Amino acid sequence: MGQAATIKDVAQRAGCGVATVSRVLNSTGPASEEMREKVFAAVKELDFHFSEVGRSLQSSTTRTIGCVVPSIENPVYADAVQGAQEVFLDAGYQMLLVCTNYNAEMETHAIRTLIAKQVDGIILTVGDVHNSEGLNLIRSRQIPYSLMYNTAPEGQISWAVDDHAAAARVADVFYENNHIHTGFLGLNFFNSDRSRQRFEGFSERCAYRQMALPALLEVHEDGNDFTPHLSTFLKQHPKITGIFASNDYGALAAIRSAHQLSIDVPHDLSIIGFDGIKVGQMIEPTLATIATAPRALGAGASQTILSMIDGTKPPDLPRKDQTFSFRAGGSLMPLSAESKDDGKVTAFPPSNDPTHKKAKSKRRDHNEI
Amino acid sequence: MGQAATIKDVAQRAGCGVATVSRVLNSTGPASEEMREKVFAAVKELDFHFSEVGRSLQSSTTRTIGCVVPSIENPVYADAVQGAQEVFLDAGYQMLLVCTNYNAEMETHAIRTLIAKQVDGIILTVGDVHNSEGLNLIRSRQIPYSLMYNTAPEGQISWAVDDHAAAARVADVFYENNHIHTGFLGLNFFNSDRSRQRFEGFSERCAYRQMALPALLEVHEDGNDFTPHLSTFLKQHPKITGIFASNDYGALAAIRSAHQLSIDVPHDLSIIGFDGIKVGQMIEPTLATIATAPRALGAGASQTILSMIDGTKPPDLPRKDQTFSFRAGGSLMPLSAESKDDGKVTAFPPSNDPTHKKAKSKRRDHNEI
DNA sequence: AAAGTAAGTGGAAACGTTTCCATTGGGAGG
DNA sequence: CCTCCCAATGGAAACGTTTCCACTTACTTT
Repeated sequence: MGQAATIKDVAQRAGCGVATVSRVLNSTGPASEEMREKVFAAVKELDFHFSEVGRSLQSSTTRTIGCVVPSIENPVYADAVQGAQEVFLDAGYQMLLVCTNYNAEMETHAIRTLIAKQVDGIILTVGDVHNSEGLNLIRSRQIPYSLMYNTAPEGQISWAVDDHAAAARVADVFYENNHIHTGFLGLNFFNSDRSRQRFEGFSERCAYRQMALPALLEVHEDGNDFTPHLSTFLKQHPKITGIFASNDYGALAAIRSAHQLSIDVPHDLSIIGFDGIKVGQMIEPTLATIATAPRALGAGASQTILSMIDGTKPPDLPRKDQTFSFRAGGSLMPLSAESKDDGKVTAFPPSNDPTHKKAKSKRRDHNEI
Repeated sequence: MGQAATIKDVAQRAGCGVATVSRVLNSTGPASEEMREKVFAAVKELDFHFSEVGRSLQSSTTRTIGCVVPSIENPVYADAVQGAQEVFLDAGYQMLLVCTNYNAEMETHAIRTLIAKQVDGIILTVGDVHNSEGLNLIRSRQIPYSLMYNTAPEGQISWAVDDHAAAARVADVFYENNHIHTGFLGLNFFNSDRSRQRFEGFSERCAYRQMALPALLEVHEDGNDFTPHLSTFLKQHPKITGIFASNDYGALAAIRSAHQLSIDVPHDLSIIGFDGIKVGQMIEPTLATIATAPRALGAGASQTILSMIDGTKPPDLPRKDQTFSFRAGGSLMPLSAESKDDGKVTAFPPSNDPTHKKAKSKRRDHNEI
């Protein structure tokens, strides 16, 4: 009852040496049937279980993987983490989770500790992929790792959404729906290279399409008092008919603020989000957005690591243009005037949403705001 | 460059014994200034870091905590996990995370492995608190643990919402708003004792108030094709004017389905959720719900464990009636007819929502469904 | 001057495994 | 009957730490 039994206790109880116990229990090496039975009996009586710590020291393997992400309050990361965790668990690995809260120092410290704990691999999303002390440590130690949600620098593996291309797709969608004057709502714009990449991809495609360059509205906290910002923004840019938010929460906040300003979404203003969180399809209007597959990314990154560990062939990264898809929704509506009718469709697959309405636009009167 | 340096390498390089290196680096025991410098130099040159595995074996402590929850796709658990993780990280512990997907077998297996890895404590939400093999293992091993979100059996510590009382509060709110005929929307009703507790608390208070007993509608998956179920349900129980959903996602799904059935929320049907997820306040109408503080629960559970480990006084559990609060929202509207006007207010603190509307009820015509 | 103390140091045991190696005994082949 | 081989087994080293203990040395005390 006191301390946990060790292999020595078992050996003593079974009347044999520790080596024999080890062999019997791990089915490695020969043992007489008689001895086997005695060992199993002793194990049962003592309720013996191997100490993974002792094992790890001997085998220099821990069956533990580190996972470092900014936050799991964001469902995108939560889903990715859970997807990863399932794959690892199936393969007999457990996962040490660290949330850095977008803090570079914590990131470094966490990674250092993970390395000290001798994790067998690390799966991570860093704040700045070109300047991450932790990432350098991992690389110099040659620990198997895979990035997630970071745009991979030359020669590194990252399971990520192609933010640039996805944002460009949003510009295309706006273009096809005749929204020429657009805004970009940037959350965490300076903490996250993702947000910046999206703005860049969006802007470039707007330029290419000869649309107006998007106006940038950055917001810091989660839409606490977002309405006045939106109001000012729309007054400054009265021609805007479509807003691209850098994530779905931003899009939801925008819809709500518009509502409070008596701006109807989508009739007066179309909004497109990014991520494809579940609730986007549970609200009215449903949210047009870039749908992504966080679980799949997490799972993919895990499999990459597993194959690095056991030396098998790693899974192929998805084609960049398959890391996202546009999902139509009620928050986006074509602008009917000067319709260019180029024959392209609005609803891209996968669209699960049959409620896309076609009410006609009554334009917002910007002075009423 | 090859293998990571060990304390022996450092000792050799510094020209001393391993004991001295250990003493210097841990500031335990005496050492001459000269020797200290040599050791630090060697450490720097070799980029030495202690192996936590070796340390753990010697100290039989791992500075690692296990965390077992059903899923972090549910933001309630995600927040709790993150809250816990931050507390642990501050105290120098890292956290092994396992999501069980509400599967009892995985739960047991995960806990067994955590014990084998010699975690210093475990924080967990189990499926059935009275019949959890894993929980029994933890208890028999005398490992510090704290439950989360489980109703604590006699003598055990659990940081949990008082589901029973919270659900009773919902019944009170319905009563005060003259909703006498209500329904309960149960998600995961048979996998989760939480859901059942809420139904129980709700029903009992309805009975006490002499309201009609709530009709039960159970749903299994996340509202995929929920609308027909709601339609049937409302046809079977035409008098229902208020629905209590066992979590906010259920409430959102109900609002959406009602919308598709041309039932207006809140004019024709009031809906109250449970959990208080962030998006509930970002949508229109805002969601009336039971607000809970998952981060605080996670943090509290962590602190309990930390104090068990170092023998200090554990934090007090919150008073049961402070584990939740009713949050008013646009999805709930008083029923004006036969108003009993007992003088009680509708908006309970903490209400962050000024948009609670008072449009008058135009009753739903049940035959049109 | 003898004895005691304290600082500085290294050797070795211990933590719980796995695995290499040596030892034993018995059966088969010469 | 002697060898040889193989199955069965146990001892001991190794993994990387911490810590107990013993041993110097040098400095105080009487």
